[in-house]
Amino acid sequence: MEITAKYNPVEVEDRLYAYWMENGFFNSDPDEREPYTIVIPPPNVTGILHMGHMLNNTIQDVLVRRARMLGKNACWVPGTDHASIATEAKVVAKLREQGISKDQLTRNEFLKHAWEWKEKHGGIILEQLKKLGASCDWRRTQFTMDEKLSEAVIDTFIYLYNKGLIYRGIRMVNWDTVSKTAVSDEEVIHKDVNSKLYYISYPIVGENASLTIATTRPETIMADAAICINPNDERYYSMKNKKVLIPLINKEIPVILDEYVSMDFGTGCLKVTPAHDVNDYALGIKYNLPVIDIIDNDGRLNEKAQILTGEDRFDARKKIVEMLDDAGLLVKTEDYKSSIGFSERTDTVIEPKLSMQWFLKMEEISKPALNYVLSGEIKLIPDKFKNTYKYWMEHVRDWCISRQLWWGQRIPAWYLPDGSFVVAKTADEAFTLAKKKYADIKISELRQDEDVVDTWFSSWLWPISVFDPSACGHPEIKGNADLNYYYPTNDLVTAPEILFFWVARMIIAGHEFRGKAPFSNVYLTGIVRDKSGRKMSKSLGNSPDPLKLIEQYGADGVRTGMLLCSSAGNDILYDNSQVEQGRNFCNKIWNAFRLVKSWNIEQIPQPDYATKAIAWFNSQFNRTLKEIYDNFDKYRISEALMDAYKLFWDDFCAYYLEIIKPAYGSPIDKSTYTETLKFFENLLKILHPFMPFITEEIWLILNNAQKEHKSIMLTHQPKLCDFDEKTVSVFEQVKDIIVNIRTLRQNKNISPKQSLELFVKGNFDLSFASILMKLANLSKVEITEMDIKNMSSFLTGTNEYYIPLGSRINISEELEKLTKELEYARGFLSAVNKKLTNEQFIKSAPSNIVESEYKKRLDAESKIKILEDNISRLQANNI
RNA sequence: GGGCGCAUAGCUCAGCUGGUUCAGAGCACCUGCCUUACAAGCAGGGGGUCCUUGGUUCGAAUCCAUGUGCGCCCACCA
Repeated sequence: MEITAKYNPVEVEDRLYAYWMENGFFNSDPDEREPYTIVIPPPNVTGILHMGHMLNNTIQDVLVRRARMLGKNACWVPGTDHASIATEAKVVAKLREQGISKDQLTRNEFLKHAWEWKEKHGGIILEQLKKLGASCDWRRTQFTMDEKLSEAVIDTFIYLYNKGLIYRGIRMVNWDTVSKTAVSDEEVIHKDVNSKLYYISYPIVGENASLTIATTRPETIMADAAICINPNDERYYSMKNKKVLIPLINKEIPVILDEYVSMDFGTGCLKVTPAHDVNDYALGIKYNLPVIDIIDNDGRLNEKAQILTGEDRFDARKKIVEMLDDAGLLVKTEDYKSSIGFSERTDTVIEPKLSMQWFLKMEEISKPALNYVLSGEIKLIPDKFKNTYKYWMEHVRDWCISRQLWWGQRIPAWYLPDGSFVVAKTADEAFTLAKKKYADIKISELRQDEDVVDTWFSSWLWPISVFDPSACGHPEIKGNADLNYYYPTNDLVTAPEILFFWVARMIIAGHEFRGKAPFSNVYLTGIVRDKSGRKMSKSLGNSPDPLKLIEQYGADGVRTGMLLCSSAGNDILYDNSQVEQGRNFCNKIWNAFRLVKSWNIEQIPQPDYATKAIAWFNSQFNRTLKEIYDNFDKYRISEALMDAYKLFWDDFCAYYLEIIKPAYGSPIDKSTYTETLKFFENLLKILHPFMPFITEEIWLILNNAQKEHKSIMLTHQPKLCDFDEKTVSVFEQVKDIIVNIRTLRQNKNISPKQSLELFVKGNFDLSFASILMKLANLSKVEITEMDIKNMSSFLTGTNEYYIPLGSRINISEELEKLTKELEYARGFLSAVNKKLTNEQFIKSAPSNIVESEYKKRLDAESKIKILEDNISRLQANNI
């Protein structure tokens, strides 16, 4: 059988994924085993895979695959999010391309287009995840706008409304005057803009004096409802109970007092414009001021402004400044820098606009959610996010849950002709409720709210709704078998930027509807950035196409590359070289497999070096295994992978295989071969969660004959075994000797093919001599007390090693090397002595530290003696 | 403006409750090798005032304070 020298992932990956799917290896149903559950953070249904998804889902897959191999019933639930804002924007854009504007369509017509779009593009991202190797139970795929899940959202709304937690209120929305819609905060880009601060004087009624205010928006003065000053401001004590005139329109408005006004900004006088500023609105409520909205949806002044009607707000600003100046009411103009919001879509300045919205009261329901995290019942990884979480939850504001969109779950509120409303699941139910108010009302007189709920209002239910949507909004229901088995889930893997939008709210919903936190651990990944630290984004064009990467480097290579450089919570700076490293590692594994596969097995005695190597690697393996398990426990996934990487590459390939490898053409003894296969298989099992394809491929070939398990993922992770620390440390010394000899060869230009002799003085364990002889190409290893001429020497620990070099010896070079070492050893000794002569140190330091210093001194002294001896011997030789 | 966090090799980061894991890892770099598993490789090697300045201590990369430079979250002052 011919095996290629280079691993070819493309063919292997598609074949194996199909094999896994056919056999349903990813499927999970409740049984007697301990469950392990992850729900996927649902990507946008019409989105495509980006590097952030790759990282995030690789981590989830590692966790799930590992849990599966620890004998748990692992269930990874996939699905997609309807992402109302993003998806609706895409549909609107696509319609615009076809020359259709959203206003021309009815709600139902628009939704028809939206569903078509969803059918066409929906779920592509899930297919892409399969390329990555994601081991989701695909039978369980969910969509946040599926009928059942939408019903869950409506039930939840009604439940919270009936509990008195949902109310209507005024809020500033970000109004885009070009597309004439409200946009979300995320779609507003803040830019620092040089603007002006205008000082305008308002004549005081009945006096020949005026008050000067400072504003950046002079075009809104016609909407002013009051002038506000700080009651502690001495300059304006006399202004109490007075009135002023709005310039140009000469409208009388009161002067009010409130500590909200800061005395050191501008003149200390604030114009209060409730219709166009949210803080002013709050003041307006407090002092019962009228709301005069003078700006229309298209950004033009309306007739309520009395002047400049029909002008765009920015033209109006220029004109009104001139008019004020002409009237002698513009006191001065200052340059002023402020941050202004622009619409991401139309790049126009966002107009803050008051509107009626639905809110969820957060104060009470977020308290338990804070406690879950503070008490450690839910762990954030890394825990540095705990502080941020705490701060946010303690300063939480009510959640505006309505969105002025069509794509989503429509708010289940029906308005009566008198402006009041009822909340109900269906129009019929709403009609029943309405009849209680007005017996003669007709169903046709009811009008359902036009808005939909925020997307997060469906995704906060996700860990519950994917199992049993009917349990959402119904804490009294026990829930189905799936929910009771899989919920609460175990780990959530997501990005820190949605810790509040999503994670916190899931915790709230979990507690509210199930009385339990939805998960135990939240693993927060970083942002994937490019080499120069910029966030990867479509608009910058700095993101590689993940599917092309997979094609080029293999899914295992890409997974490994990304994981190696991503500790929790830290951003990852992506660079192709990392993925190359992953691919190279695949190739390394592949070639180790080729080597093992190429051997002829015979019943011959086991060489001593093989016996020793097996004993060592067994210890080394179990030692590393423990580290890997520890790292997994702490969710240090990249560290665990690096441990496995070095175990395979350095320990297994560079040492173990090199030692036991028979000479070309020679057979290998059966028991060494068997042990080696066992090691190899255990290594594959450890690597499988990280690199599912190549490990499965090799495992299947190696297990050709044995059909006990149809897949490596059905086997178990190796069990932790005791290991012999001594063996490991002795071997470290062996490695040290090998490296010293190899360095000597390099420096002296001695070919690796030419064998050398090694003489040892000191307490040397000869049992590893056979390994030394093989890896350092030595013809003999001997303990001696004799002095040998013309030799190079080195030290490991307190042992002295000598290699006869014959005529190749260069005495002055050797002398120089030894002198340097001697100097260093003397310096080291004097530092140790300094400590040991310090009475305070002896008194205060713990005894084991002091003892170790004494030992250091002894070692250093004997080392110095050896070095001095060797130097004098060389010098004698030299004569 | 309020809050949180970070600074260690050229890059990305480990470094637990101060002391032999104490200055580390991977990548990158340099040198020598096409040695019958692998040049996507093998062998060897050189890199750091642990951001500044103070303090605590017998002892500080590690604890405290100040400064500097970054990053994130929240709220946005007319």
